[in-house]
Amino acid sequence: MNKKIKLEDVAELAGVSKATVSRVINRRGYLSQKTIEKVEAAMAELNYHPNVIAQQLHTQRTNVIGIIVPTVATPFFGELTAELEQRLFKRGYKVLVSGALNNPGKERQYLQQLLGRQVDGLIIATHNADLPEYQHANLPIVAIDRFLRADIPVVASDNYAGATAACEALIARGARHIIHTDDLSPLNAQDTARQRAYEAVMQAHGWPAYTYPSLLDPVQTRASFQRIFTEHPEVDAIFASNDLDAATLLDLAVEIGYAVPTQLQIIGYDGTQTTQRLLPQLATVVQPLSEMAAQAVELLEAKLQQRATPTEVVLPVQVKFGRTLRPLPTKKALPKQK
Amino acid sequence: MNKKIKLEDVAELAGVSKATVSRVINRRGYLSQKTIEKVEAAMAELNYHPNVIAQQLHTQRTNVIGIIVPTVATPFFGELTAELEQRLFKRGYKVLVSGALNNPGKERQYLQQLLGRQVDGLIIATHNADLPEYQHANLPIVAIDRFLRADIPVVASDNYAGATAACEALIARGARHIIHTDDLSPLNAQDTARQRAYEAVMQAHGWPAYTYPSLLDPVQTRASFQRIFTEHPEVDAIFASNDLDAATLLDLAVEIGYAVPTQLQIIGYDGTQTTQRLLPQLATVVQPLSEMAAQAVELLEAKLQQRATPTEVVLPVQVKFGRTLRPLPTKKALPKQK
DNA sequence: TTGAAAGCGCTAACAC
DNA sequence: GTGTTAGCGCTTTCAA
Repeated sequence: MNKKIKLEDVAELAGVSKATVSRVINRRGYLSQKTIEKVEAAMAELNYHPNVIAQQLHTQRTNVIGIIVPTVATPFFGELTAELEQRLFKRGYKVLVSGALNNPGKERQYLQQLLGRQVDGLIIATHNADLPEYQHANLPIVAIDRFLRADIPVVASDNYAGATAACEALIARGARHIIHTDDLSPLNAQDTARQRAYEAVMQAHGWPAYTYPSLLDPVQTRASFQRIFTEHPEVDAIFASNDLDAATLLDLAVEIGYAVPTQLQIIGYDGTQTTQRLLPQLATVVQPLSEMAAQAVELLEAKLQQRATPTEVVLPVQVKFGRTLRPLPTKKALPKQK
Repeated sequence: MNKKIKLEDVAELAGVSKATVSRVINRRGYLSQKTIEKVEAAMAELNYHPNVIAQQLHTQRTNVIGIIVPTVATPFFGELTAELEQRLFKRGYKVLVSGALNNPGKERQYLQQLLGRQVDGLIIATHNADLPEYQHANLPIVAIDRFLRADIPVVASDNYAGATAACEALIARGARHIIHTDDLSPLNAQDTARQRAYEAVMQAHGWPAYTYPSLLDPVQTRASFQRIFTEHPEVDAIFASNDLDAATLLDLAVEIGYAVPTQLQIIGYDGTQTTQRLLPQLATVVQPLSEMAAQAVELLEAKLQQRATPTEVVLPVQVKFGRTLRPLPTKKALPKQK
């Protein structure tokens, strides 16, 4: 590695002052054409790149946004992160990404550092319990799908409506014994809207509601789901709170011998691009990932510019009717209600 | 937002000098217990967080590593990024992530800035053409799956062996008309090992080789693949260079009426966790994602510490035999070779 | 149109 | 044990 080239070296080679070089870099103030050329030649010759850190120290801005998600390895958060990154880049920001899955210690350590003005703002798509850091943080934050603090805006899709629509799609197609799977960890406390909706629908019909836990480890999750079929062989439909679980259930059901969708209907949740490519037959509730990212970035910009923001933005979801759902019975084929 | 609290404010409140506060923060040098307590109380009261940028300017290190991937929205690169991030975090680094898919301009702009010592090193899992920035970059870089420059180590899995194994798995199960799909874009020039292996295997058998392009847009890709079945109705096996394409082909084949695996066998490539969860029946070549990440981080650390590194690390892959492959014929069931 | 010098917030000699 | 001071590399008044 060469010695680090700095502004001063360029100034010296070009035979001008540091201030002039700085002006050339930033195209600020009056410059003679000749000076510009001299300086640029010197910069090129030395392969000079301004020290971003020094610039940042002066401007007190980093143009970096921190993103905290559970993990970028999962279709939903991977795609969300990609959308955020792309949109933020267009506005001149880079992103510092952290996966905090199941690791409050890491999230905390991470936050501690970011709070030292290493980032201009934060987009949080998860939160491990109630880290005190979030309460004291005094930099612009936007949360996705989770409530963090009264003055931190939340961008979410309409989980309650989506779950309701999913359950009703099943029921409209003849399902009577619907079981739900969801992430029940306490860390997920805010995210019970889907479960609440499921229970409300079941209750409205006077049917019992059963929720089976989705766990962090896929193998354990599969084992948990296996119990559905032994404990409730009468099950004729499953509403899974995410597509990965829905896929596991589909595989499990087929393995056990359920015919899908004739004997067992399945609907998932999220509807990412990846799922739609890998498992196009899966019915699911599609979250407006791209819109959510757009809104989050928009709100963050507003905060960065000290503009007022709504406390909450809720975006509509859409049911995708796939082959894991039966066809809707036609009117005349409908059995008379007793 | 409060006024920004700095070291000086803490020093003042605690009635000590800036140096002392700095010592307390960094636990360096001799400190009396009383002083430590005073200073920590002051820091807590002011909710002080050291300005990371100022620290960085002084230490000339950022403890940030830049990661450039095509996009984090895809299972392979999403999982790779997650692995990298996790491992780097354990070593005290944060990651600045950029998706450069199909956008040399963005990658270039991004690089330009990172070169300004905003990151201590770079892990490149893609490269758009031959950006001159890579040739002049003088910071530690490790490449994944792509050759960048003679002195930049490459971590890769054994693409040639993996593709060969995939084709041979098909042939061992009776396939005779194997078609290949791959990303043929010039940007992908380095990555033809899989195609070369496919062609070599076909040639060894005296069979014609056909490669169909996988495109950036899933819809166009599907259209491209559709032609396989009209132009080569005799096809009895497909080797797809990635699992997303394999899934599309599977869906397409079933839609058209091919029975899988009896009439048509399919094998993909990558074998990510996501694929294995969403489409467990898919046969595929599993890349050692986690090992690749580990090696990349290891090599980068070596470079950061000016230690010598190998120019190339090639990791073995593993074929996962799924239900999109026929069972292997037993010895005695094997037809006699003429 | 350009240069000199102060300062961004922190760390690390070097004194005391 | 603790304070003083000189930078880290850049930007930006303020002069010239």
